[in-house]
Amino acid sequence: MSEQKNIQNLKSLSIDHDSPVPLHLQVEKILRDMINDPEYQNGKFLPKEVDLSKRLGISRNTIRQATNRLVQEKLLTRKKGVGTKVAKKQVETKLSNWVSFSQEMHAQGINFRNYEIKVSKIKADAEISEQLEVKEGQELFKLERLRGLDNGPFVYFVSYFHPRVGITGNEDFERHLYDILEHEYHTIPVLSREQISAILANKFLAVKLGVPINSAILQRKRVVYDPGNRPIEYNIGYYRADQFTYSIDIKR
Amino acid sequence: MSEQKNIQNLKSLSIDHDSPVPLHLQVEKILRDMINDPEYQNGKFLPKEVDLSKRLGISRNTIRQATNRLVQEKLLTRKKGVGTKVAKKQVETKLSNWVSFSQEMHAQGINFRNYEIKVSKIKADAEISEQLEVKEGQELFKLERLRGLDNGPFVYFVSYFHPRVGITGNEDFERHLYDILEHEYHTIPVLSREQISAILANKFLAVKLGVPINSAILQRKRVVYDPGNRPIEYNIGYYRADQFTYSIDIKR
DNA sequence: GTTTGCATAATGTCTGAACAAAAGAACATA
DNA sequence: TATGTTCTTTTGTTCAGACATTATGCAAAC
Repeated sequence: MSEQKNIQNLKSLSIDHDSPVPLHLQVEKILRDMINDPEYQNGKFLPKEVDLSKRLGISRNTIRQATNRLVQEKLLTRKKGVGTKVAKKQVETKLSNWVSFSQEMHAQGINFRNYEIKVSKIKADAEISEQLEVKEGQELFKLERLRGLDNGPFVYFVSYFHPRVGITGNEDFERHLYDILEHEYHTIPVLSREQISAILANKFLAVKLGVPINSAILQRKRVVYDPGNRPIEYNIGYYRADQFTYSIDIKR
Repeated sequence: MSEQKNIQNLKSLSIDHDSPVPLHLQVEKILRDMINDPEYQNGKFLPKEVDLSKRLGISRNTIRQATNRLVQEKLLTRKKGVGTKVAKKQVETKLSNWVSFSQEMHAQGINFRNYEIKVSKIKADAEISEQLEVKEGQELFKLERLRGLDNGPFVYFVSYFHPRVGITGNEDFERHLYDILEHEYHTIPVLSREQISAILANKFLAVKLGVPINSAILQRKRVVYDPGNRPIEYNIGYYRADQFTYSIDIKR
């Protein structure tokens, strides 16, 4: 009925039937944008499936393929016979345990700084491909950050983002990373699968972190997943072991 | 081909087209049973979709509706052009539900050995006193264990026990430590507060672990608490970083 | 006024079919 | 030996349509 206007706004243009990107993923992207739109955040119903289908020129089945996932991520709620709308925001995480580095620091009232920030586009090698579950050679964004306190950097971070997330490279990476993901991209990390090991500083790390070669470095690799168990980010952190200890409480 | 036998075993009977339970849910149930079947846990491929479809008398789409979810739960893995099989249980060193070292190893079917076991009585120094919340100079038991696989030790453990526990020094430390605590001393560990860092091997560790001096060592200090938040054990583990990675899943 | 029942609107389930894309095997070529 | 080339197998994607199920509003019946 009154949805017409918005449906027009749906950049149907952005659906590219010739793109190698499957339609259901393109639809998912569009839906995520809609979820972002304040218009739909006030409990207003999304266009109904049949309309979406017609307007985008995509079968209803394919539309549902996309919405199914978003429903699973609890971004959308559907009710039979009624409609689909954006889910009420979950009670903003009182994430006791894991938060991003800057949030950790922030919470402790510690002044952290970014010494270097670099964004680049790279092709996935074997390791990245395995961790992010993408094909080898897949293009994706790499984010490098050298961070620390006023007295100097103490961690060097390298992040790789799954293309699905839609990082453009123009984000303001001074902000909390997971803030960006959550609010700009509606990608909510709920699981972090971490592997921690010890290595010796090679020349590169030694220079970056300002330590002698062969110093002890705490290496933390982690893959961060969304509620649908899909990988979002593969992150490797190299910490000066003399200035950083990884702490965690494990309950059973 | 050779799947025929199993497909017969698929109680196709259990599909009830008149049931109010949607077919895709019934299929999911059947698949979950298959996943539990040891037959399929050894990397054997599940019947292909088209066969399942035929045998169960259900369209391939509906089959996929069910498998999609199981793939999402990472119970199944599919590969285009190849097939679908039960996902490898990824129990590397998952401390998600944390257990003791030997239990971890045991669960993975790995043969671990004790290379050295030594019990002694010592007086608490400043560090131990702080961690175990006892007075400095307090007498308590120290347990040292050098452990590893058949190819040699890869971790050196030092444990200090709070006197409250009542360790006598005559326990059989070949048993699972937390078994002893739980069954002999009715002391149940429920919280582990861990600090992980990287250090370089000193001469002592180098000899014990059979690595060169200044190799990378992963150091894990942890205090284990009982349900009343009272410290039970202070444990320091020195791991050969080339043979051990600390893995953990953090959910929020 | 309250209930009952019916029409309507929306999502849920299911089908059969077609073609695309990836992996692997078999084979051929340089 | 190494490298393409082609074929087969199996999952991945997409479609169009049918019918089921649930919620809601409205109208008729009590």
